[in-house]
Amino acid sequence: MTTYAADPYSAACPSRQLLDRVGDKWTVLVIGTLAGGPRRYGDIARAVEGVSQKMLTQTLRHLERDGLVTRTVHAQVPVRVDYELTELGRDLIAPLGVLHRWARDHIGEIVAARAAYDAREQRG
Amino acid sequence: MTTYAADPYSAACPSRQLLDRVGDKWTVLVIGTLAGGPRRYGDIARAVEGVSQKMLTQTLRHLERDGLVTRTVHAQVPVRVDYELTELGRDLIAPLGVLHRWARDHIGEIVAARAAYDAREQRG
DNA sequence: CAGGATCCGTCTCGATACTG
DNA sequence: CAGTATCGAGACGGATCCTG
Repeated sequence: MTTYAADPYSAACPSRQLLDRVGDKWTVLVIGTLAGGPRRYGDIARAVEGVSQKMLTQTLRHLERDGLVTRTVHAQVPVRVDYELTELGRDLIAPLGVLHRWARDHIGEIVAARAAYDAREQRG
Repeated sequence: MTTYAADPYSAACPSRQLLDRVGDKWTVLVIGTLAGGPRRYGDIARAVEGVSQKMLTQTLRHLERDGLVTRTVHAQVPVRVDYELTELGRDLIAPLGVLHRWARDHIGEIVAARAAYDAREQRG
């Protein structure tokens, strides 16, 4: 059995790897879209406004590789591809929700802090 | 009073802004270092292994701007600068802890999923 | 419909050199 | 000691064109 360092200062640290994934631009949005159930590629593309084909595909591939999402190709014409959160993926929703709620509840303070900081900068 | 969209698909969304900050390479590590109390610049630099001066300074400035960290310059020779988490900053430790524990508990599944995925890729 | 391939600008990050 | 300034490589992300 392999053990993983709890030391966050290592590149191999679980937190580092998760944050690298979660931190990129579209991952969380895609997970959020899939939280409601399976979705087709095109539906996700429309739901996640502003995402390019390239980025959406790349994000989905990463999620699939990490076992957070399953990709199902239906043999139809035209092709239909469904994406769905795995149990692991659904399990991640809760921790992300914690972060989301924190952000929602404290963003006001952060914005205020930024304004104050920038005002101080302005005066030198 | 300003309200902020709960819609994560907006760039102005609190979650987006928080994730942009949390997602970058050094932020979480620096917060982790400061979780134990105030630290001097040099101490942080040594604790967060691999960080460059530039990145550390930039990270600390961002945290300061967001009101998560205070910067205190002591008039001494040589200069001494202490960084300390604000209440808001300390408040963020808990949500990050949730994510950290999730990562620790599930990284094994993710690594296994990656291995399986890559093996499948290999065979074409 | 669901991508794959390619080009290209932007931004991030690290290394290095210098400073009050 | 605690930064600032500058440069260059590479990653990231968007737009466009093409395909089974």
